[in-house]
Formats: sequence, C-alpha cells, structure tokens
Amino acid sequence: MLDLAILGLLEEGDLHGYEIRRRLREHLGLLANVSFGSIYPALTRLEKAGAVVAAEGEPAGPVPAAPAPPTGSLTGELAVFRTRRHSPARARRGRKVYRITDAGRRLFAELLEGGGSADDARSFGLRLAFARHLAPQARLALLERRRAQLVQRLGEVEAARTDLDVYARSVVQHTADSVARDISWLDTLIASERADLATAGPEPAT
Amino acid sequence: MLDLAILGLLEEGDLHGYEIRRRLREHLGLLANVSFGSIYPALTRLEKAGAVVAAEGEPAGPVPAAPAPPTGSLTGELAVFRTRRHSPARARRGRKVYRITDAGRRLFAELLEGGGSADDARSFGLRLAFARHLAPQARLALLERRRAQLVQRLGEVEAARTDLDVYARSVVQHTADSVARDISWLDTLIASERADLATAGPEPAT
DNA sequence: GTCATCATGTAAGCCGTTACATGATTGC
DNA sequence: GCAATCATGTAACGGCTTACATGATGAC
Repeated sequence: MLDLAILGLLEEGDLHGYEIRRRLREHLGLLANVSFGSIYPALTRLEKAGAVVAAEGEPAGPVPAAPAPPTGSLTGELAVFRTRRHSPARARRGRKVYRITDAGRRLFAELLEGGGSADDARSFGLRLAFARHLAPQARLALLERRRAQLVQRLGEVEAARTDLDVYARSVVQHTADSVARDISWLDTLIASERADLATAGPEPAT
Repeated sequence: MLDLAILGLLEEGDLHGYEIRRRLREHLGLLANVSFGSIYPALTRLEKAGAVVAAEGEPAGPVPAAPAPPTGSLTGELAVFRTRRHSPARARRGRKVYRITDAGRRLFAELLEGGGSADDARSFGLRLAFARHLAPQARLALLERRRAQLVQRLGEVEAARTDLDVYARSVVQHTADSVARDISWLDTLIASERADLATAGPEPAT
C-alpha cells in the first residue's frame, strides 16, 4: 500500500524520502501518520526491485531531471525548483532523489488495479486518489468492485440486529449509515464515469 | 485492542475462543475479519496475565458458571444454554471455556479508559460499544476526547487545499464530509450524556 | 556557535494476517 | 462411515510503529 502511494507520487516528479512523507501527510489525509521507519525501507525495497532509481545529490547534471512532460501537474517542477532554491550549483549531499523507472510504472499500474488485493477503505481511497492514471474502464471497475463490497458489508451489518445495548447499537447504526453514505457517494462517481464514457468514446471495446 | 474486545465479551458470560470469534463477526461490525490466529494467542496471553481463567470442558461442575448477575443482558445466559443444548451431562472435550477474573475486570476498565492510548476509529468504536461499563463521566470524557481529535483532523484535511485533480479532490472532500458527520454524531451523543448527567445526579463531584 | 529543521537510516517490537496441522462432534 | 462444522492451536510472515542514532544545512 505504501509502495502504491510512493510510486504514485513519483509518477509526477522526482522526490526524496523526506518530501514524500511531507506530501503524504499534506495531500492525502489517508496515510497521514506514515513514518520514516516505513518510508525509507520501502524506498530501499523498491530500488532493489528496480522500480525506482536513486540519484544521490543530483551530481551536477546539466539536465535537471523531469523533462516536464505534459502530465498536467506543475507540482513536480515546483518541487525541483524548491529543491534548488538555495544551492543552485552545488547539490545537497546525503540527499537521495528517487525517480520512477519503466518497471516501476508497470508495478504502479498493477498495484493500482487489483494487484495487491487489499480491499480496505484506505487502500481503495488511495487507488481512487490516483485514478487519473487508470483507464476509464479500469476506473469504473474499481468503483463498482468497491461498491459491491460495501453493499455486502451493509447487509452483514444490518443482519446484526441482536439485543445490543444503547451504545453498541449506536455504533452499529452509525457504521451502517456511514456505509450507506459511502455507497451513494460511489453511485455519483460511477454515474459520472459512465457519462464520460458515453460522450468521449462510445466504442464497444473488448 | 483485541484484548479489550475479548474481555468485554467475557464480561457478560463465559465463552470459548470459537464463540468469541463468531460474536465478534456478528455483533460488532468492527473487527469483523479477526481470525483464530489472533484470538487464541490473545486468550493464552490473557490467561498468562491472570486476566482470564480457562475451564477445560467444564468438568461436570453443578454450578454452571455465570451466576446471572443483573448485568441487564441475557446474552451470557443464552450462550450457556446454547452451549449445553446437546450434551446436558457430558462436557465437550477439548473445548476451553474462559471466564474473566477480577484482575481481568480491572484490566478491562483500564483499557476501556485511555490505557492503550490507541486513538483510531476502530479503537474508539470498540470502546464506545462497551461504554455501558464506563462511569458517566468517563463516558463523556471518551466522547469529548474523540471529538477533539476529529476536529483537529478536519482542520488538517481542509488545510490540504492544494492543486489536486478531480479524483484526489473527491477523496479528500468525501473524507472531510465523513469526519464532519462523525463530529455531529458525537455531538448528539454528548448532548444525550449531558442530559442524563443533569437529570440523574447533579452532584458537583471532584 | 548553536538551534531548528532537513534528511537518512537501523532495531525492536506490536498487532495482526494467512496457511498449515490436528482432532472432536454431529447429521445423514 | 463420511462430510461438514466445530474447535484449538502453531509458524511464518507482513506492514507499520516507536525509539534510537547520525549528520548536514541554514538562520540568527
């Protein structure tokens, strides 16, 4: 799950560990408390797996890094700028900037789809937050899979109509309400995706 | 957290591991996927700590177990009945029925208050589900502590107004809405608790 | 020159999972 | 007698946390 988040952030620009953590806390509310003890090992692991490469201190390369492809996001370039604010010629030592590789992009795509199979709320939220990188059909599939899960969960929760006391009942009830709300949220997202599919490309596809 | 759940269930009647798991899935929607690999080690741990005692196969004791104190819940007694459905005289071998001890009750009370300090949603939900066992003031304190946490979280989420794309923004927005909803739910609970305190015992206390 | 912040990393441990192994009881 | 369920347990591992250790950089 952390891998997915890291790869997703690296998709829009090179970053070092400290910065990755900062963005995790700031941008996504999910994964807010992720700590260094998780991030650095994860980066090492990803590097060993060939999903990312580390450029220690950006050794005076004339070509900065991200060639600013039209990804639609300025964040990456801003980060590079901010990084260089102080020492325009000398790179900061001991700072490892990571860049995603082609293999990493493939891994990211795989994780984004159902690869890791983790089906909790956090995992879904994370996937959806990066859904921009997903093909329209895959996006729709993600939403519908999640919806089905929630519907099932709602059924289970509502079946638990036992002799609970006030407090337990309140918890169960509020949980059920929350799940129901999540489902209708998903419904609006699904409707919106369907509309996009209908207008943009009404091809029958595979 | 599991310890809390187990002790809470044992407060209203003696149970064996398998049954504990069943109730966890059924009653509380939280902790729905807790597995045997967690429960049995947890029980062993609690037994070693003196929080529970195990009666292997209920060795023909004439006094069943829970002397049916007026806890207000019939669940425990029902469980005992169901357990005995088949073999009224002969106990099932290899089945370990656990009973909570005084030390266990103390541990339970401690965990129920802020002992373990874990402040996630699950932990709170679990505590609230057992809030009946809490003193009114402690109950109120629990609710208000949680409320403060959520308010802070809401602030952080709303501060994250950066240049997110549609999907990420939707996730953040829905998260914020959910947190806001949780807060107003807590508000009704808090109001209700205050009302109870005002009518039942308007003592200034400590 | 010292303090806050930036930055990376390691070690120990918690809390839970899956998978595996085993056996009793009951319904048919 | 056989299968489904009930019932208990172990082993290996996963993912993340806290706490610790270290050092560079920049502000003042």
